[in-house]
Amino acid sequence: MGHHCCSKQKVKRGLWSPEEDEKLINHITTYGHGSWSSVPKLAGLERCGKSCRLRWINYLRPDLKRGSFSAQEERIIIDVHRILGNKWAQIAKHLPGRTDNEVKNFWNSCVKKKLIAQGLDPNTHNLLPPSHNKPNKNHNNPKPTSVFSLHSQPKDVSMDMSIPFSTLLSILPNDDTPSIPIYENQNPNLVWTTQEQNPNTFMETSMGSSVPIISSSPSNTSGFGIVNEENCIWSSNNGFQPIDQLNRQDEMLQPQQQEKKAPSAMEIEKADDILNMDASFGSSNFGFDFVESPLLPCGMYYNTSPVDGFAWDC
DNA sequence: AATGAGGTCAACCGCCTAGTA
DNA sequence: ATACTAGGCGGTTGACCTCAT
Repeated sequence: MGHHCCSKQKVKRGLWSPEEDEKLINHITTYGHGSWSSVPKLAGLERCGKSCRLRWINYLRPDLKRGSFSAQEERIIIDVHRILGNKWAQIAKHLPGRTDNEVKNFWNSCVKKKLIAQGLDPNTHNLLPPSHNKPNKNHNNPKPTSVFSLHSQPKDVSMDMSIPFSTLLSILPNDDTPSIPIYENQNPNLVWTTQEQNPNTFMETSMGSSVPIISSSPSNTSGFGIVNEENCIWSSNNGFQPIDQLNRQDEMLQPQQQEKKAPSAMEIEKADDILNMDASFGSSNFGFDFVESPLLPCGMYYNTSPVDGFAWDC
């Protein structure tokens, strides 16, 4: 049974031949695709329009990146997936030259297994129940191993924000040392089902001080662990700064009240917009938690507390 | 060399949404 | 308001490949 778009005509299925590829490439590079439903006829192909579109998008497009995913791309996929869930098309937008199909395949064939091997649920990015976990060689060290925490003191953050996100990623070591992160942010699959968390979630840093963790618990305004423009301000002098902190510099970051609700399409869009700023620090906000990665090396923190200042604590 | 298991990935299926008549 | 169409998307399939036995 074919699609309604091609049910009336005889269509070929299965793998594309080099000749078919050539016809499609010639047609699109000459005329553009226009209406995909008319492409097969115009290009002289016995394929349905959807098939042509898919072939072009996933395989023939000239701007596609070939080859295996880099460690950096893998981290991006994991981080965005943690926030957005199985929104492959949205995730792929953060990976130039990669398609949603490619990302999806990579996730299902590789990343998923890595996360499970690390004792993490690939759907929620939460720790699996103990029965699923493999023994952790570092279990004597209770310190969380992969937490990107923000203590929003402007004088510290301003320095951090001068670093483009791409640079932040690139300075991360590329080894895939298994780690057991603390997940304060979850994709929508989980965020809305977790128990109400203590709004003042603190984490012990390597220096012994406590820092609050921007959380995607229901008490977090964004709901996605994203610090958005509604409760934060970016200034060139002070860097990324929660509004709350502007008023009460000496107080810990206070969570805003947020009623439990399912994320709206607009909120998902907003989360995605924020993620889109991964390399544009000149704009007014930034999803700090986007940097948090389960594949960060053991014991690594991104710490901006006034006590510790900026540091990657390993 | 043969074969079976498991992994990878291109392609399809079916659903959803937006646009239009 | 309704029906229809095209395009987009996520889930799934199955052909092909690799590797161990």
